Amino acid sequence: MPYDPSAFPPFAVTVDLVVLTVRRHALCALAVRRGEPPFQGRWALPGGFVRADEDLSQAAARELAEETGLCAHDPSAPVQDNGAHLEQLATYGDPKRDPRMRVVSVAHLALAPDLPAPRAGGDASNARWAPVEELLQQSGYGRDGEPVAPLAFDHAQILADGVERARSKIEYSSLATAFCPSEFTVGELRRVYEAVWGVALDPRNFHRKVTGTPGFLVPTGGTTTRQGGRPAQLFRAGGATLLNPPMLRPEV
Amino acid sequence: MPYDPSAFPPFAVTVDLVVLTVRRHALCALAVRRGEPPFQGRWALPGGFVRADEDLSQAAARELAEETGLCAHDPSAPVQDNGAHLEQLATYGDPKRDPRMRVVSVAHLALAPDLPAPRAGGDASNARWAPVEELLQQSGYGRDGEPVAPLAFDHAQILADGVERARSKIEYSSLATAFCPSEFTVGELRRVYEAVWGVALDPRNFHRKVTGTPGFLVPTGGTTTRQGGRPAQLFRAGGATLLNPPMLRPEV
DNA sequence: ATCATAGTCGTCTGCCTGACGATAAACACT
DNA sequence: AGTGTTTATCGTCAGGCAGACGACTATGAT
Repeated sequence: MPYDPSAFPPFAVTVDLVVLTVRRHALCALAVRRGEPPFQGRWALPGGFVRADEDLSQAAARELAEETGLCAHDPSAPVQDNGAHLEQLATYGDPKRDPRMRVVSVAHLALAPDLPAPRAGGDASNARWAPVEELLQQSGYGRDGEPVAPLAFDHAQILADGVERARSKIEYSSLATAFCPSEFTVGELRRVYEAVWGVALDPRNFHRKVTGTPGFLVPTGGTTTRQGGRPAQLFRAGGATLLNPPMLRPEV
Repeated sequence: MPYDPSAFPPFAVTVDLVVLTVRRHALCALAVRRGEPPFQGRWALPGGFVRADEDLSQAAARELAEETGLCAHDPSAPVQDNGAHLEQLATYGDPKRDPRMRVVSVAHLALAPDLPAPRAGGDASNARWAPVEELLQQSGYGRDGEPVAPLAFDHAQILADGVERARSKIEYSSLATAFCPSEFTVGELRRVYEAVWGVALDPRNFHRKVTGTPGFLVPTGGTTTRQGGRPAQLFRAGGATLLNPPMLRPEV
């Protein structure tokens, strides 16, 4: 391995972000509209170049803060304040994934509670939360009647991988609490699972499971009635990060 | 995103390989001795630069073939011939991880059956299978009395991450068969689990579990007595890739 | 022949899950 | 005030699976 720079090909390295949240009972991802070619006008995942003196996780946290204002958690720490969970997802380096040059993108996955409104450098029209189902469909029309175009680059694949990671990870970890505000009810947590998995769960069995798993939830003592119906106990995320035995995702 | 190359810092991109196998009841990894600075003479994971026209997985497969002669599997296909399982692990890009220049390394994990002997460009003295426990200890003496030095660069972290990935993935997938030859017995598969997890498993419950999981193992009809004792049925890996319910790793 | 070794089949008990009945506590009506 | 609706929470019961472990089988070694 000589120092001669001609001995290896130069790459551009970027981070792309799959930022997920749950809004109106649907799993949504943050998308930004591209302002320049290639794929001008198309939706894409937020991201940018890694700077010369930055670690990959630093770059991802910086991009996340620039796009959403969220500050990232250390992935090993339990989710407790309203910062987002951030972890590395996978790296995409097909030689043709960017027509301009050789770009290797280190994708990261962020999970955030429902946020007021996206801001892409202050320009709200160029960023939005979209249901992942809508972003992943190849073509057709969205729920607002607008025509839908596929995501730019290989971002549909990255988004699909991120969604799959989130779906499987909430099975055996307490990560679903990252979608909730700092205090939440069992019902709100259940609706997170239902939105991410796209299934209906039995409220009684879910309640038994999450309250019976030591360290998963700690009661705050308060109650709320913001969902209507009988007041529900408020909880915050406990210290446990791994669920053992896991939460079982229903078949099919 | 302009085309101007000065707009983004150039990176070198490499692939590093965590190649695991089970030898003599121990989980072992392939290590190569560095022939030049930095870390000259120290052990490291095999790896190399990604070429200009190569995908990341192609580069990893090429390095794997160069180091071991194994040909890689498509990760989505079931393990069936004596090729190795290969999947992306994670990407490491700390600005200081290589003192010479900015290098981002996309680590891959390979699982292989026990191989005759390593060959690093034909030079056997510069490559070896070492128990991961020995490679991960910070200092001291190996089982042969040789002094042990930590792995070069951040390779100890990469190896630890790869081992952890393998340990957790054999819980819920049929990946453990990648450590076995094409035909194997239930006892041989059990010894793989025992070596990877470092625990003893009940042979009777293990037998019930693996033979009772549909699609995991298919009998070939043959038997063998190569382990001594009563002849055992030979199996090959079935089409199933996911184990549901998973194999449970004993506590502590 | 006897022993050691490994493989295979069963049994039993406890835990967890899925299905679902029942009760409790709020709000929106009339 | 009463009734219905909604959500939360507790209980019960049967089935499935895992851990513990007994019993038997088939080989090679002594």
